[in-house]
Amino acid sequence: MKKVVTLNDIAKAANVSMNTVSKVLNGKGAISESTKKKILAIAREYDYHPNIIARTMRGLESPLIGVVVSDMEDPFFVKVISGIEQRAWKEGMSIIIGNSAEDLEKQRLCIENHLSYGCRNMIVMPVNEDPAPMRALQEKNIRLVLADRLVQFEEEFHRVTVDNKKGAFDACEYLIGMGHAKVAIINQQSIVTTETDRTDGYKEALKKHGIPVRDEYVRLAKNEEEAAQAAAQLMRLPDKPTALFIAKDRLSLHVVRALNETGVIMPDDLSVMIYGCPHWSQTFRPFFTCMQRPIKEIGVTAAEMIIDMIQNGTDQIVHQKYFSASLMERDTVKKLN
Amino acid sequence: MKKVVTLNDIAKAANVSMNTVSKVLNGKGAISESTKKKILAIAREYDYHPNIIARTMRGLESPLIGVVVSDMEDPFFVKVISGIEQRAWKEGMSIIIGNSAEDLEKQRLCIENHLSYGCRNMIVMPVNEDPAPMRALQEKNIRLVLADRLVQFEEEFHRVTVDNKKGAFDACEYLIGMGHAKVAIINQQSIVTTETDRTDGYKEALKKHGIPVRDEYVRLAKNEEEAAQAAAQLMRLPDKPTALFIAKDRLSLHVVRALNETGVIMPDDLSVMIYGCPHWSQTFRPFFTCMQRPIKEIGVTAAEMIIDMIQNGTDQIVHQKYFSASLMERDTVKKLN
DNA sequence: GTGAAAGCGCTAACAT
DNA sequence: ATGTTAGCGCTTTCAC
Repeated sequence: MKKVVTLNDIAKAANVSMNTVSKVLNGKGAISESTKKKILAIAREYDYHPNIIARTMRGLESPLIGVVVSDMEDPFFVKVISGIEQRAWKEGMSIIIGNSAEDLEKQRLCIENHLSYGCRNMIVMPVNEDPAPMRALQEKNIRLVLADRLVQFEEEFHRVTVDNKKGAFDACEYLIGMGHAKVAIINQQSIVTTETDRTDGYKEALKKHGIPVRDEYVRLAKNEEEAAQAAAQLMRLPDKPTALFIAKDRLSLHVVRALNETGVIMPDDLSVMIYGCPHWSQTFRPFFTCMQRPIKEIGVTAAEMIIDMIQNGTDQIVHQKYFSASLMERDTVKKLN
Repeated sequence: MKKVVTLNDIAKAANVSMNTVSKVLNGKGAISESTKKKILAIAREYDYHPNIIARTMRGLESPLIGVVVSDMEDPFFVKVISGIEQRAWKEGMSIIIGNSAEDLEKQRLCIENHLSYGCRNMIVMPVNEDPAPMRALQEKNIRLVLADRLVQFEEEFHRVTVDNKKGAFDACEYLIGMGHAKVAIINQQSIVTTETDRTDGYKEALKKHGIPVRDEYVRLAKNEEEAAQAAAQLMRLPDKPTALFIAKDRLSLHVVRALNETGVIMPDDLSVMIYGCPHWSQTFRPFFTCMQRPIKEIGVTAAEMIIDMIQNGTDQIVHQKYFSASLMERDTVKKLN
């Protein structure tokens, strides 16, 4: 077993002090060309790599971003992480990941864990809207960015997300503009505003155009199966909707399956708009009309906020970014009349 | 800004030595009930959390699993990671993730990075088959598990993967058993055996049943677009195949799109078998016949191997697990004659 | 230009 | 049953 090489090993080999080696390797202080060259050569020969842990212990900041993701099984969040990783990597930073799995207690443990690794930067997709755990982080002077999901008093926090209410509003207004007055929505039953905002946006769009919101058209599903059932029920209504807004990406596959099974022809029997852009939405005819969100950019931007704070000390000014969802007009929305 | 609480803080508050506090908090050594109680109370009150970094520096093993994933954009690998995280978490271990993005140099950097965090456990999905970087890890006495992808001299390494050759063989033998002699394959052009094995399995199945392998039926695509083109070309052949084996999950969506665009009716014009089980495969009619792999289990098992080595010191005996892919008979394979 | 020494938070010998 | 001390690998201050 090869022992791992330390500064001390190199110092001995080069017949200098650890201090000198440290300076050379970090490019600090004044060192003669000759010793510099000698040390560099030895370091390479020995395949030296600095021990980040020791550095961190010494008081230097750990180049680590702690990510707390609310659900690692959801491709959406994973794509956010991928964006974080990509941007962090360019800055020589690593990411440590905790999966809160929508569980508050686990979220607490994830945060603690990251903290115990000396992590001073965190990107969190919180499990609920309670600001307390996030404030606790700020009090510890952790650089915290909320990604995708926000908490109450959002203006207190660095954050990057999508304007979901507007996205949903735009989506529904588009449906209305295409002549649909009977617009239904299937959304995830939720406690986070990133999701409930979409129902709000839906209602606002209707309201703006003088269309009353009908309870039987608003379906909040606990899971994929319920969403599928809701779709089938919607189509059995005496006064069926002519358009459906599927407000959650993840439910859409099951809703569409249910629609297919019920024999619904899109868009003739029903116009369909999906919030999000599943990759199968352009494979099977008809192609689905969607509101697309810049997912990876959420991650990239979150990482960039952290980086900006580190490099420019801009912790005090609140970083915020609200992306817009953009309409992808495809085949599943039919113009009425 | 709240200072983070250390052992020393607690020691002072309790009027004992750091050592005593350490012992209490780790449940070691003999401590009187009274001091134990006092210290525990203070620790809770102060919200003390151990500094893992300091522990690791002290020589204790870091409860960290370093993951090096070959492509974070691929849902397959992400699901593997999710399995790792899930299992590791139960053991109180965290994961640190590096994305090699199919780049050898980046893989090297990821590994180095994990090492510099004092990580002694790694799960790697290697970018190529060169055993050298993996052997280097073993020489450092790192617990290394290869996940999904292997390297040359695989028997030297702890590993968990899917028997892809057999999976592909079974898939093709099933097609042949359904009366298909003209079986084409679209696979990813690749250097890793997890992928090339599938082409081998395809060829072996044909050979076993006395069917010659035709070059024009074997299409290796660099990316999704090429795969789609290959599908279209296949259907323009004077002597068209009656069955198609899509050997890579990730290409399947695009191949199916191309097939749809060409107006191919499945399974009447062409029987289709997908290696992998995309979640859309059961949404649109016809449902796709697939060879399903236990993806998350790969991650869980890899983590379990690490845990077993840590807990039972079984580093010396090589851990190995080859999962089988299982046939999901659905609607896209038609019985001929 | 270079070296010596202190100390980050913790644990394990070794006292007492 | 409890305390003292050393030291993990590194950086920083302060000498020389």
